[in-house]
Amino acid sequence: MSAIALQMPDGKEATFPEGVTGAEVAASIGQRLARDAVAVRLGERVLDLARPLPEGGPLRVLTLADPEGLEVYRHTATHIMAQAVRRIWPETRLAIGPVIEDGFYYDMEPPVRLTEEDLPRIEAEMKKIVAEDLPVSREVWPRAQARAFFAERGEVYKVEIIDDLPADAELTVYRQGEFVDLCRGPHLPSTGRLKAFKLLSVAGAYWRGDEKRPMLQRLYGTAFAEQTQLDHFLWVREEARKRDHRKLGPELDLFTLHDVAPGFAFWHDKGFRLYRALEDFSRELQRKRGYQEVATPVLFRSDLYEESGHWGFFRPNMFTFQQDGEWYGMKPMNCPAHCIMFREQMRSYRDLPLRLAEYGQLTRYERSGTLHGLLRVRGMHQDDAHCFVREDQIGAEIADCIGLLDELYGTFGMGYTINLATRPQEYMGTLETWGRAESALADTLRDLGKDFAIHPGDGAFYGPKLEFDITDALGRKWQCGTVQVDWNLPERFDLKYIGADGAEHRPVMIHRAIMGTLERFIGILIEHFAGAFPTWLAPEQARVLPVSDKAQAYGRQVAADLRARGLRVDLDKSAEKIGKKIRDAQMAKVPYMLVVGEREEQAGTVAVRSRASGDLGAEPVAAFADALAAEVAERRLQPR
RNA sequence: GCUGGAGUAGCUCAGUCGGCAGAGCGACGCACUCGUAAUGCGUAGGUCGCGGGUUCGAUUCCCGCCUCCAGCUCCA
Repeated sequence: MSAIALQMPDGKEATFPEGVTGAEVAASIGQRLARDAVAVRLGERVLDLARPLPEGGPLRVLTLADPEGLEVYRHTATHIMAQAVRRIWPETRLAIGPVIEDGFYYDMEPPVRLTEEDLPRIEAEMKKIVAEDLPVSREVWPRAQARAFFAERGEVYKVEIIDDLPADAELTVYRQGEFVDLCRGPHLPSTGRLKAFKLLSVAGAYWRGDEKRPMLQRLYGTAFAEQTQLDHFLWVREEARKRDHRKLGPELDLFTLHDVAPGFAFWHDKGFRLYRALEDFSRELQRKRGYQEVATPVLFRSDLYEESGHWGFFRPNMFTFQQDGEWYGMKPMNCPAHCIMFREQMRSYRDLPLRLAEYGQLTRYERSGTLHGLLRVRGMHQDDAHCFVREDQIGAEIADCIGLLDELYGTFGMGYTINLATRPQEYMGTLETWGRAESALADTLRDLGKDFAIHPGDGAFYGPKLEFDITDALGRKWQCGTVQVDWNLPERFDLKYIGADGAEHRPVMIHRAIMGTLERFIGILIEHFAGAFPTWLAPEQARVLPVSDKAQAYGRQVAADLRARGLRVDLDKSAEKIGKKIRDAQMAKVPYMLVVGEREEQAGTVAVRSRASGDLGAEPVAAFADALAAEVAERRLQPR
């Protein structure tokens, strides 16, 4: 009998008789591992525990601590959910049931329309299936047998999946009790292994994402190894609901949205203070790095877009119209205008990098169903810039952009991950320039020692991009920053500079945005901070609260003194009692409340109350002003 | 854009099985002149999303459109 050799994660090699299963290997290592194992990974493949190992190689026993182990666990949860639905509505047809980032779903076609009220009933049935502890078995079927089996049961979606599988694909079905499903696997050894799970929602979803095909019902759920993890997940969801910027924004008097301008925000005074604080911050960082700030038109004749390629590649996302027989378009990006400005004069290699920054209005047509508060809008302002560089400056310029990005994100206490988005299906330019652009980005990241993932086909039509996903306080990821290398627009606009050799050369353009869209970034910040902004960002940094009308005059004086120091300070002029004024300020999440009455007026002080830690006692007005100014200058994340 | 749900006061919502529309909060006014999370009283505020149809009469029933919400898709 021959043997197979396995390399374990600790580097040791072990030999087992042919036909050994993952479960047996786990048992040979230890009792505890045998109990916790959910699957094994042999080389790149994840296999069921009960499956005889087909060959030797590096082997890892997977538990729920491994991401792949959790995937297996959730995949089985999907099957248990489908089995439960099938038990309640036996005619239900099944489509696909994959694992997603936070859980799983199954697209299915039950004979009834499901609502959230049906979820507890399905969950109850799932609990029964878990209690039955049904063994899950894997079977390899010939294609004809599988096709006939599912066709006979009217499983039209499964049949379509089978027909689309490549001819040489091995077809497997998994069986648990009476439930049989076409599935690549792998799965848990039995249904009793599932512990903490919950069904979350039901929504419509088109078969294969195609709106011309039938609308199926998608059941979402999630599962975790431990109840505490599930509880935490549910807490985050609930917290996200409470922090919804569409609710907090108007409540905090930051902005409103109106039906008369779908996808555009109305910025109120308070919100615009925050907006300007962000824009000023960006300006400050960019000025240090040699950026110039410009402002270009919002509306162009179509000639410009013909030249830039937008008319051909981006028009479905633009607002366009005809006037006096000519076509016009609202600008969706600043790059064409910046190219025009670059071309206005003869440029020397000594002028490069030339960095043009702009915060102006951009307008893009986004389909009505995609609009979402400030997170997806039609009217937007970006912290946008285009850096025109020589080829030998590309790496350094990208590194400089990432330095800027580190500084900005760091100020908000947010980390990020990087994706490299490569050439899309519809693209401009040649494969050669795309190759150079993609490697310029990848090489720079490697030089900087930054990890990144590749997102094939996600690039812009004119060039590949780095996408920076920030992580907020609830662990959610948001794509904000982007850095793109572009050889195409300089070509189309015939941009040139005179090199040291006296000859004309083509510059390379780097498109970059750090916060991305300000509207969107503010939406993210509202949810990240739950509306309780750091003092430097807070629309109202302090509010003066006179104990009674007798202290109004002194309060007015204090507010004026603080405003004269450039601080954002308002006065509560209402006729309410001090308790109510404090409550109002606290609910408005103002960092500092300055209570003033006779005592303070006599002493020239303010009684400081912090949003975070309550009463801090009395301080001279000047001392408070110094402390507040210092906190703002340092952009501290928390008030005292 | 597609599927489903929704649109009544600034906000949260009730209501009319077709007969001149209601509450709480908020806003405003008055009184109280108050010491660290809600003082009391009063007032104003609605073409019941928009357009058409049915009807003696439509916020209510029917049709179309717009917007929002949950998804699909797309993306900053």
